[in-house]
Amino acid sequence: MNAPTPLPLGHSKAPSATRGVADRLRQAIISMEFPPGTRLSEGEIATRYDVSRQPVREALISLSRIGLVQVLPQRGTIVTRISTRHMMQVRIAREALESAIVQRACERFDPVIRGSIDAILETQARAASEGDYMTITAADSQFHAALATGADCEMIWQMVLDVKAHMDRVRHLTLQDRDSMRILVEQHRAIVDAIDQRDPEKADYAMRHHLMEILRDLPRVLAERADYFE
Amino acid sequence: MNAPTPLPLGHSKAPSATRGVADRLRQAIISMEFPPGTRLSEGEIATRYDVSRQPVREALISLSRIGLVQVLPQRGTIVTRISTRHMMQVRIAREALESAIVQRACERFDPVIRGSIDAILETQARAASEGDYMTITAADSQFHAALATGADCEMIWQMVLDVKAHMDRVRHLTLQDRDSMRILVEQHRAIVDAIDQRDPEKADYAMRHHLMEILRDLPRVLAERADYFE
DNA sequence: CCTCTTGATCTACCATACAAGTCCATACTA
DNA sequence: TAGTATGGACTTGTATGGTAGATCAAGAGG
Repeated sequence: MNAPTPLPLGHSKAPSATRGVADRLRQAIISMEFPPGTRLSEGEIATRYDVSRQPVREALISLSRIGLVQVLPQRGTIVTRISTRHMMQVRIAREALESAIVQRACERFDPVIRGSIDAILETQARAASEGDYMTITAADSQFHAALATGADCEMIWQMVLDVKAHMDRVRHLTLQDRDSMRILVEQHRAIVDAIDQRDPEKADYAMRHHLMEILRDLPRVLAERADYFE
Repeated sequence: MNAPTPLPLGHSKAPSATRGVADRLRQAIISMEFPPGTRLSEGEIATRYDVSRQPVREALISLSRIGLVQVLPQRGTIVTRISTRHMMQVRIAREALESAIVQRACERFDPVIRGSIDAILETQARAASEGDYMTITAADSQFHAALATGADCEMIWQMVLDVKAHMDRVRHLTLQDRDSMRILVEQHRAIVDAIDQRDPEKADYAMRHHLMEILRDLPRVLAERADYFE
């Protein structure tokens, strides 16, 4: 609280318990291990992950900021249910942010990262032909992250990650066939092509078209698993 | 962690200490009471606000997610310094999000909220002619919030609030004269006009033009207060 | 003068104990 | 039977003590 002290920086890489619990919980929620509506108890999670209640509590605070869980004071914590209204806003937000990213990418893009993207796309194409869902998903995340990093939009990418969590959760409910996987890769290629051509409008269109696809099956999921929705 | 239980809802409105500390700290940082680079200590803030360290800690976690503070494990917590690179991304993100909001507002907008906006603008116009900075700022926030709410984008507004905090902090460093206040109100009117006319392109342009204005004086501040930047 | 060690003193982190609110089954009452 | 207390078993919220890690200053040794 005193005078602005430089506070010298040295790097520490100790993985805190809070961070660990947050990551595990986040993954568990996105992967539907804890489906929407699941009641989470600080104490229960603490014993399960073998930490005290405090790190769990702090992890839940972070997740509640993203909107993955809802903390109801003195009453409990639940995994947030899916709402079409919320998902609509999530889609709008992600479209807006990622569209801005690719448009900026058309202005300037780190050539080194540009090179690494080819490798990502190749990995993804191979995984698509093999129907390797895990690799596809990982590469997809890497692709979008590389776009943001290359366009010098790392902070915006952090925001995208938050809304992306909601979309990933829905995507885990929709089975992906190989055709849709191949389409995914083609859409990625279209985005990169537009950036290479320095064509903002084309990049914008390609990205929005790509993101629109993801929530295509939301109505069907709603019909099948109404208990996941609110 | 069990079966998805409905978890009946009843309303509680207890203002938690954590929330209180978070709000006060947030305000203190934005208003430059705690300028960039200020060292914050959990214990010190706890005694100052007369709560224990735990609520303070949780509040700091929330603020660190927004990016207003940086928690360095085992070393300390500081109020984040301003970086032009970060502010560039903040501007891009806010433009993208609020542009999306007004474009959606052109499709559908709650008529009741539309009515309330006139009152906000009138309040703001009066405050502008009187040079009432506090009222201007409050009304500005209300205006943008009303746009988001009317367009049914409340979740997106939450995201905007986070990036807006950074812009508000910078704005606190730039003195506002009455002319720029009047311009502000006119820009708000232009946005509303475009929405009334259901003209997405016009609304988009008006919003981006409005937001661009805010960071106009950033270079000057950088020159004057280099110690606030990194 | 420079380098390294050492220990005092900070910090955030984590665990534990306690407080307070909510819900629900049960028993009591009219 | 219907309605209402009541007590206990949850929940999250808050307070506090202890721990490990980081920094820094003083001093020893070269």
